[in-house]
Amino acid sequence: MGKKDRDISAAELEVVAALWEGGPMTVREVMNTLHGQGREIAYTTVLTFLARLERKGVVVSDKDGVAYVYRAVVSRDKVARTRVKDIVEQVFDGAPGPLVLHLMKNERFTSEELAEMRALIERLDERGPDR
Amino acid sequence: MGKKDRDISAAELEVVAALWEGGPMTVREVMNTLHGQGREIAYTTVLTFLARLERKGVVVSDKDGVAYVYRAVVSRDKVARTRVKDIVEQVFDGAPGPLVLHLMKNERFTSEELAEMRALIERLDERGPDR
DNA sequence: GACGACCTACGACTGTTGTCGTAGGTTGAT
DNA sequence: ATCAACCTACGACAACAGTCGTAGGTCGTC
Repeated sequence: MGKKDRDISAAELEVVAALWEGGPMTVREVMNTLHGQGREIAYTTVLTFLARLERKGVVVSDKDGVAYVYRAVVSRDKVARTRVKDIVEQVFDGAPGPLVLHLMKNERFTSEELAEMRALIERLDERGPDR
Repeated sequence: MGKKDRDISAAELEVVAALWEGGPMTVREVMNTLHGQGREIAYTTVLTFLARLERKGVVVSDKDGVAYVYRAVVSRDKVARTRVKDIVEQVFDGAPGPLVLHLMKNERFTSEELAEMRALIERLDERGPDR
């Protein structure tokens, strides 16, 4: 299947993210979630985004009584993968190494994360450079 | 002095990337570069993108004899930073750790990169968790 | 001095994104 | 019954994105 998830726009992503966070929700619930995040957005705008996302195959809806309940069918992880791949290609010239280094130099991590990173490096090291 | 570089679209980015790679170039040279990458695109389309990028402050041009020579004034690194920040916020919920782990699990690195990563981790470790 | 090869300036057109408004249907409480 | 509160369906609209075409200059060469 195609590059569907690449076509989720920034504003649409906020909506899907709400579903990833809070599970299946109605339009109004999504709107309230966004409002709770300080994102002002009209009810019908949320409705439009959900409709477009459904057309793109990113969410599905079931009628539950009076209103439709929307549910994400594309996982956050899937989108993350695509997005990261895009950025690596577009601005890191296809090489993920510099991106990792970039992050390690500029960001902060918890000690748990650091521990896991170290463990991963050991493993990668063991089995030799590249594969 | 806002979020200029966030507004570089995907197609425009290909053009700037050509300038990052090959240094200042004329429209035709940019077009040839892209053609060399298998990207079919008309001369005037490249011209349009360069004009839009100039309006956005991403590139500048000087007339050199007959043609204009375009030069990127926003660095690849700057754009990289913005893009990475965006992706971290949008799909990694603001936490860079999971992104690094994601990359380390899914990508391959050279031994030089691995060595540098390990060195960085040691440094980060020393000065304790967080900060 | 005309031709071809280039160059820029403009404008045009389609599709997508971001944002809503309005119209018209259901429903629970007065 | 009727009113407020909700819900969906549609349509609209401006700005941006992706793509060119055409018109109108300049310049080197036959």
